[in-house]
Amino acid sequence: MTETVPFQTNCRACPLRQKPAFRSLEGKELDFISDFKTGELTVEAGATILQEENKTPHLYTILEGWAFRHKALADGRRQLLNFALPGDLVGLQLAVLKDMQHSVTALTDTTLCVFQRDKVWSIFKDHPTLAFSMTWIAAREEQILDGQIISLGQRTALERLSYLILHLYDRAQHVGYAGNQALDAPFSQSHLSDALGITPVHTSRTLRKLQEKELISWSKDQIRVLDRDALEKLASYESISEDPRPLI
Amino acid sequence: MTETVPFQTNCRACPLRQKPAFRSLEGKELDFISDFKTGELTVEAGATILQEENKTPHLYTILEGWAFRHKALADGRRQLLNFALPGDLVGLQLAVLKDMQHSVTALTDTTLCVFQRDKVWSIFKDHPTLAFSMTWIAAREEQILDGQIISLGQRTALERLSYLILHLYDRAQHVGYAGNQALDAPFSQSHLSDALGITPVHTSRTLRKLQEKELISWSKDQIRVLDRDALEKLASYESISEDPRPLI
DNA sequence: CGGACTGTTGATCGGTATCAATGCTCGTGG
DNA sequence: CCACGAGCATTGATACCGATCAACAGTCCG
Repeated sequence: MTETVPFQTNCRACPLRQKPAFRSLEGKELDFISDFKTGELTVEAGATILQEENKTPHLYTILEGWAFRHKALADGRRQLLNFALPGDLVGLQLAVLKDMQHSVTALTDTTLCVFQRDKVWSIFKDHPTLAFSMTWIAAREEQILDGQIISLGQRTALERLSYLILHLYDRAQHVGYAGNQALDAPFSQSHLSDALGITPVHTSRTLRKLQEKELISWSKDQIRVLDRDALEKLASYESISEDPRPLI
Repeated sequence: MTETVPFQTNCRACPLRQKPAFRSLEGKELDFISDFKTGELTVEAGATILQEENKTPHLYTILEGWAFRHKALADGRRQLLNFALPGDLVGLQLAVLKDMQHSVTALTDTTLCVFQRDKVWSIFKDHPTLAFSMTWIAAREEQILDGQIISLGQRTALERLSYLILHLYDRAQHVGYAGNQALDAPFSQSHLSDALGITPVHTSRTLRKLQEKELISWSKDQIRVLDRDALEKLASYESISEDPRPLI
């Protein structure tokens, strides 16, 4: 199911860091990161990266692929909390709170940078820039979750779906997974359902409605945003910051 | 509406810090905090502490009272994102992301410690313990928001209400605002509605149902938790960490 | 005393869930 | 190469949770 590959991306030549979406990093911090990273983990689509009960003491950054955080109630109802894309930190709650109340699953085949959790403290002790980045990343996650909360609490299914599509499009675009109206969408309708808090049946109908209005088109593994302005208006969309963000 | 009071709580004698719910702090960090705090702000119930558009560059900690973070859609639909109780940081997103997409309003008369935002960086540069605390606090907020998301996405109104009551009871108890089954509940049913994503009418009916089942009793400004076990089961409740937490 | 706000209750409406049947795609094995 | 089964998506019929509309009661406060 999972395997550690011998070939690893050197942090100094990290392909993510080159992207304009991310802040550049100076020598000392970059050296630390290189040392902080102990390896890479490649998992197949569907594999569990972190599980609620199982306290693997790891902190990861996604290097390539899609994953998602999710949580279940005792009777099995599941809710997708957030997606994770390249550059997103995975396992922060576990690393700092020493407790995690959600699981993380790979959506596509995914490669993660593995960090030594026992060195987390030296980030704070010796690398204020990186420490600030940790807080920054956590605050950004909060902002995304705030958006989900107002979606689930106030928006109708149609609005929610529109919002989610725009949100994912923007995040994907920053890391090169979307562009020119097309979002590479490796998720099934049931993933969308779990994120939106509606049933798969209703997700299907709602997607159809957006297509009939010619706002999007949905084909296997791809969503095309046909009328962004109309979608934004329908969803009452508010984009998250477009500024370069820190990468750990 | 708002006023700065001359009498201020000295951080070294902070009444919150005495409570077992919070971690104690050593000399150097405590000195810094004392210096970091520039004043206190006391606002009346209903006053706006931070507003989405208005970028007051302030970071606060609640010293006394209840507040809440909230967010609205373009057409006026409102969603309460989270409550804030003594010891909770307010304005973190603004402080680190320099962008805030929600507002914060006082629920009761509230006193806040005001920090100098331009000294935020020195937390990271010179006080790793406090820097870690910032990240810790942000991660805890994430955890709470995760809980809200699964509530809004998966739980019925009755389950949601039960969950919220237990959640608020526990948080309030840590800071002395609840105990012996009774939660001092300074919020109206419409506040609950905004948090739960249901209408006030339905909130009233749902509260009534919980009372008929004799799980709670609701009287003006007070909720009594009559049958905690049954509530936990109904809500599929999962408590957040009870460990002492950092206080800035 | 009167008005504003909050909460209660009843009647009806509508959005989404649920149940059920069918089609579609794709991987697997005969 | 086809048959089959397993998921996933579509579509229709019906049920139900919570929204909406409306009227009224209770409380607080000026």
